[in-house]
Amino acid sequence: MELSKNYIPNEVEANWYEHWLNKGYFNSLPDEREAYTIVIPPPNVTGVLHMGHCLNSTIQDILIRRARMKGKNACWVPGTDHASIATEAKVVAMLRERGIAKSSLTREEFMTYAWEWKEKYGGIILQQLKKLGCSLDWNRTSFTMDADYYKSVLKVFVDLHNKGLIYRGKRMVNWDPVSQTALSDEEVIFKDIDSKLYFITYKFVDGTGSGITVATTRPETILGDIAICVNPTDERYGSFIGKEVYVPIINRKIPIIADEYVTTDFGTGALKITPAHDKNDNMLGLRHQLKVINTLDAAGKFTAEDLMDDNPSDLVLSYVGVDRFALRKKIVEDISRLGLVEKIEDYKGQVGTSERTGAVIEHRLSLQWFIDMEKFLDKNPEALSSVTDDTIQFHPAKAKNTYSHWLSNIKDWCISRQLWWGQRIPAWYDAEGNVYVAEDEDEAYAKYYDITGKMPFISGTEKTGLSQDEDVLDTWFSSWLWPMEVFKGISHPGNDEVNYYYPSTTLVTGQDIIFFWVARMIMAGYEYAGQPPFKDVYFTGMVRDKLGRKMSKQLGNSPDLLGLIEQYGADAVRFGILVSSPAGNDLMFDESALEQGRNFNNKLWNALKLVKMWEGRQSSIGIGEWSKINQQSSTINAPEKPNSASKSSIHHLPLNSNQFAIEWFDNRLNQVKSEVDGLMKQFRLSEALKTVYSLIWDDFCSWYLEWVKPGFEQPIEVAVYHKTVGYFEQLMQLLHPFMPFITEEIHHLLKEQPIDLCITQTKVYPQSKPEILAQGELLKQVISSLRDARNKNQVKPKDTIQLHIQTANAAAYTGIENILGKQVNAVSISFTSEPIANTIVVAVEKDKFYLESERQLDSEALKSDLLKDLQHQQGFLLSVQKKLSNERFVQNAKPEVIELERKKQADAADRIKTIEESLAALN
RNA sequence: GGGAGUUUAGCUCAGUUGGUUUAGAGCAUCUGCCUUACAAGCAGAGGGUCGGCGGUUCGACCCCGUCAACUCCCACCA
Repeated sequence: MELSKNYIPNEVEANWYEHWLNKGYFNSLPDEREAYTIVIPPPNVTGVLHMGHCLNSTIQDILIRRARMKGKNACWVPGTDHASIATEAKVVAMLRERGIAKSSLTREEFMTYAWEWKEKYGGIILQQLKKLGCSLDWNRTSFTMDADYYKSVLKVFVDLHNKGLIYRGKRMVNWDPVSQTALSDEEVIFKDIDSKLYFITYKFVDGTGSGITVATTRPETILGDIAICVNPTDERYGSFIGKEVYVPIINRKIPIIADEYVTTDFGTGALKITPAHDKNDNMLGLRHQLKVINTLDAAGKFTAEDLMDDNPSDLVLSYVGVDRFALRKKIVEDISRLGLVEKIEDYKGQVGTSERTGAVIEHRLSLQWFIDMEKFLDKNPEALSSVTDDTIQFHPAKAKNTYSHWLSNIKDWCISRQLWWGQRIPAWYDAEGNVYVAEDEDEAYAKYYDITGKMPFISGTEKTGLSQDEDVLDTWFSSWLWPMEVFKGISHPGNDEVNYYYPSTTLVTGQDIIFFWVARMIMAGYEYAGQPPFKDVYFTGMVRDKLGRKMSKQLGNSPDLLGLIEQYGADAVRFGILVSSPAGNDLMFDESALEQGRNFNNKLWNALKLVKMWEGRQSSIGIGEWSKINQQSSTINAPEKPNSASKSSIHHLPLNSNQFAIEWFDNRLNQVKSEVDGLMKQFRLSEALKTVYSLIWDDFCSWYLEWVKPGFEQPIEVAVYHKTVGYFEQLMQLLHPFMPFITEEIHHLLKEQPIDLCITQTKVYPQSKPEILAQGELLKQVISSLRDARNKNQVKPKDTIQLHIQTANAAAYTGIENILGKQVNAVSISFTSEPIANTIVVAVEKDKFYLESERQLDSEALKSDLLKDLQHQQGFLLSVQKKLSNERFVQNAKPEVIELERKKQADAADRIKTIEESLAALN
């Protein structure tokens, strides 16, 4: 079979994914094995795959594939979130394009359109995850508005209401005037803005003095003012307290009151109070029993409904329907005309915006449903303690601080939204406004009957008398049940699946939703399962571009992921994104990392080509016949001719060096396997990948394969061939979770395989032997040093040398001379007890190497190199000696540390002697 | 305003309770190679007084203090 020059991912990837699907490898059912469960953070149905998902999903897939290969029952549950605000906004926009206003539709009509939209566009993202190679159990695909899921959300609402943990109340909420719904505190994003501070004067009703001046950023709310407030200790205003002033334009009489809330050093020290439009003003209003006058409607436009008692002027009435920002300008102009604007200053302030629509948030008094967080957490103290005591482990651990700080300062959670797309709140109201919370209408009517003794009216087929709440629940009020309800743990509690899979093993998600989602899943987990929803939480950083900027549509710096997969292959994309992803930190995405991934693919491919080339060239020699091999392939053994260095003795090579290469790689492989195990346990995935990368590229390709590679068109020993194929298989197994496609492909191209790599189970491996590893390291170091010496002396790669080794420990070179000779292009190797003149001298550790070549030597260059090394060693020796001659060191340091320093001293002295001898030989 | 974190090679990052050869890797750079798997490659090399200052210690990248820069989270001084 002919293998292409480079690896071509596209077709390979599509074929393998389909094969895995057909075999059902990703599907999981409860059995006797240990479960390894991950529930995907459900992307919005409106979503398309972006870099964040890519990072997130790659990490989850690595964990899941690794668990699957380690004998766990791996289950990764896919699904999507209905994302009420985001989706409703998209549907409204789609309708607008078609010339349909939402307001012209009934709720039922709108929902029909919304479901149509969801069926058509929702879940594109799940298809895209397949391209990335994600091994999700597609049979388990869930949606937060599936029938059972929907019911489970209502069930939880009713249950929490019955337990007294949910209440309905008129509160100041964050209001999004664009989507016209309440938002939870978490959905408000504060942004710095340039605004103005307006200094406005209110005249005294008694006509005395010049009035009192307040500083405000929101003059448009002035018609809702109900008091002016100053600090009781403020000497400037002490005499004003209790007096009345006129509100400009509307001329309402309002009092000047005192409260310690007001700071004296901001603005003028006098604060206008508008309880309808500001949280703090509302708080002050309640404290001082002030009236609430609302001047803005749900869309943020002026309304005069509450102003009728003030006999509004035509001017005031002309504001009706004007948007809040236009209104600000208008009112400032009009007050200015009255001469009451003292000054306007530039001001850098902050403004809350809606996470979803970006609209500037209004504070609005409205009737909403809340979860009483204090009661909830009193009942479930584990929601906090499980994280602080590491029952649930956060990676990185610093997220624990953020979590506990938030949970300790939590406010009640507003869970109602004035939208249609979502779970409609299961509360019904009678004509008197009494509320009946029930899982469905029948139950609500039953309660109504129980309480009032009234039968529901029947009108046609419909019961009347009760009307359901118009609002839906916050999206997060459904997704906090995700780890349970994907296994029907709420709708069918105690079923076999939830018993088996819950709690899930690991959650992988972004730090940005730690409050929205992670915290609330933990809360729900304890309330409904008495257990945390997961054991480990791995927080990914944010994906930024290589300049460190957030990826955004506006900047146009988010790459087209499918395009990248098309261009580089999914394995390369996975490699690229993971290799540049430090644990727990943001990731600077750079396309060059994908090139590195693609190059890695080619490296693997070429190694495969090499091994395949050997397949047909195996010699018949078995593994027990090393001595025979030695004679046959002794390209290194120099003839026993008298050498220019007569004192040197030719060393007969007793062992085939392949034996060493094999033994060394065997140990190295096991060493790395154990390293990778350790890294994975600590969720250091990026480092684990880098470790495997270097094992394959450096140790396997650059060293091992070169060491066992036969000469041009020479046969390879059958034993070596099989060992090599075996190592290659093991390497593919180690790499598979990271780069599933190419590894599966190579796994099958290497030889006939009874089992796909995807489900191959890893075997236990023995401990590696440090002496072998050390000998390998020495060999590498010697080879590199000798190559460097060749390079520096302009010995061409093709020029051969004769190598003489002066060592006190010839045994260290036993069995590796063949490798050494091949790697430095030496035709002969001999041991010598004395320096050899006119050679290149290299010192490695305590040994000296003499390279004899045809080339004229540049003894000056050699000398300067040796001198440089000498200087370094002398400096080092000095520092060690200084330490050892320090009495306090010798007294205080641990004996083993002193011993080590002594060894360092001796080694450095030896080394200096070696270098000095080499220098002497040069002269 | 409160809290947390970061600062190590040109870039991105490791450096595990203070002592393991006066700091490691990948990428980038430089030099030499079309060597019979791979030029998307091979073989080498150079490059850092570990943000500044001070302290603890026989000994500090590591511990403490302080200053500086950057990042994130929380908090609506109108």
